[in-house]
Amino acid sequence: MKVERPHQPGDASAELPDDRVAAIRVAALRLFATQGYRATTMADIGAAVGIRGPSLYKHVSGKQVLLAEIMVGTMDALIAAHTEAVDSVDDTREQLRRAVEAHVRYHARRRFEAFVGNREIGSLEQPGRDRILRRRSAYERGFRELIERGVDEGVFTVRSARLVSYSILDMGMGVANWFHDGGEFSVDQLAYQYGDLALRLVAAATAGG
Amino acid sequence: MKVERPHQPGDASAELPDDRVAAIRVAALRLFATQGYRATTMADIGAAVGIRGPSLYKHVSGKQVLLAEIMVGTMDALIAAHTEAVDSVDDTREQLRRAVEAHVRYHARRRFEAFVGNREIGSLEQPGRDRILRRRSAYERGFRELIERGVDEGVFTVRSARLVSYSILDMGMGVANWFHDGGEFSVDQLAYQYGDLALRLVAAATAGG
DNA sequence: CCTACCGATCGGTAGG
DNA sequence: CCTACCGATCGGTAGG
Repeated sequence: MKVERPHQPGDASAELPDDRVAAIRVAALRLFATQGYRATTMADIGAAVGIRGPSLYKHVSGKQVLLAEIMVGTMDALIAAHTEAVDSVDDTREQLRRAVEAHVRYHARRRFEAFVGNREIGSLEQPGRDRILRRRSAYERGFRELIERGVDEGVFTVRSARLVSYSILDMGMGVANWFHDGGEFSVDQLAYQYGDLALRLVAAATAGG
Repeated sequence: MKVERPHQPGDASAELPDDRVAAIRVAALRLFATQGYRATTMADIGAAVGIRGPSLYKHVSGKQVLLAEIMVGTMDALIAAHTEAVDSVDDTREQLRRAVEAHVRYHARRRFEAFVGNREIGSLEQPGRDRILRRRSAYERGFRELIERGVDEGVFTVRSARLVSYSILDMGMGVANWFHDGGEFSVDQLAYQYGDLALRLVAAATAGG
């Protein structure tokens, strides 16, 4: 006689993902970024952590869920960095500078997350896709409203806060496409220079003149 | 007895692709842009032009070649628009404005080409990939050298021509991600405003003050 | 964590 | 331009 036995709350393997799960996510992220989601097989991910493809299903529930978790984690980290940057100062001009610096730092340091997040939205099935789109909208709104506040205060001058906010976001995201450690600029230098460029776009004075 | 008979130069089907080939390219472009290259099947492309997948091979030599042709055509059109824009005036400041306008116009009007060109580079096999990368480098160099010339002439002021050229290119490419006809701005309005933003980035006076 | 395997998909070819 | 089909691939399951 078979008894239906749902997973118990105390089941450690379901509630407390161990290091192995983290290693799988890191490997999947790297492979999704370098080969693309569809071109990456479960066997590839398994091999990257020293096991066979089917064994992955003891740790994660599937390839699609792996992608969704990676992308949600990426957006949450980006939004957290943005919130912290904006909350760290009161002056609107300085808030924009720090928000841009956080944005650029993220895209320089977490290039794989940026690649996957920007390229694989179409590979996400529902409801993961909507979860990501909501986060992206909220993130964009944060920049737009910051610029609108600066315009209201008279410290920024723009024709369209929307166009300028998109421009700032897009130029920062582009950093992920070419940045590498040991190049012409450090992450800090890059963040500062993009902060200056953003302030030029809103026609605010920059520190260096 | 079998005789090796290479394709003759006079073979019309190889030299003069008809409307059907153009229709196949357009259908493939749309599907690659909306579903991704790997997620698009030859059967999908065939269905879009009213035939079966295997019948496509009477017109094109394969899926990979189709992608390469689309991407090379995209870059060549973009570079041609850039060259025409720059050659149309002498003043460096105006050359930058027109180059940015051409860049933005292209990314607003040819969104599918932009999506595929920016997302499917990794799907390209050699030698197609190198053909594309060479064109992209040349295009980027055009903007960078234009900015460097403006700096030499004293009409632009930038800390890094490279960073500013990347910024201008990236913000213009971003237009493809959200522009649609009937929205807040027309293509012409968009092109002009991005021209202004680019001139702000190089710290040159804009027409409107 | 493994091997064996299922069911489905796909690019491209054969042969009309 | 078609159907039939090949050979290969892949996500996920079964059952240890």
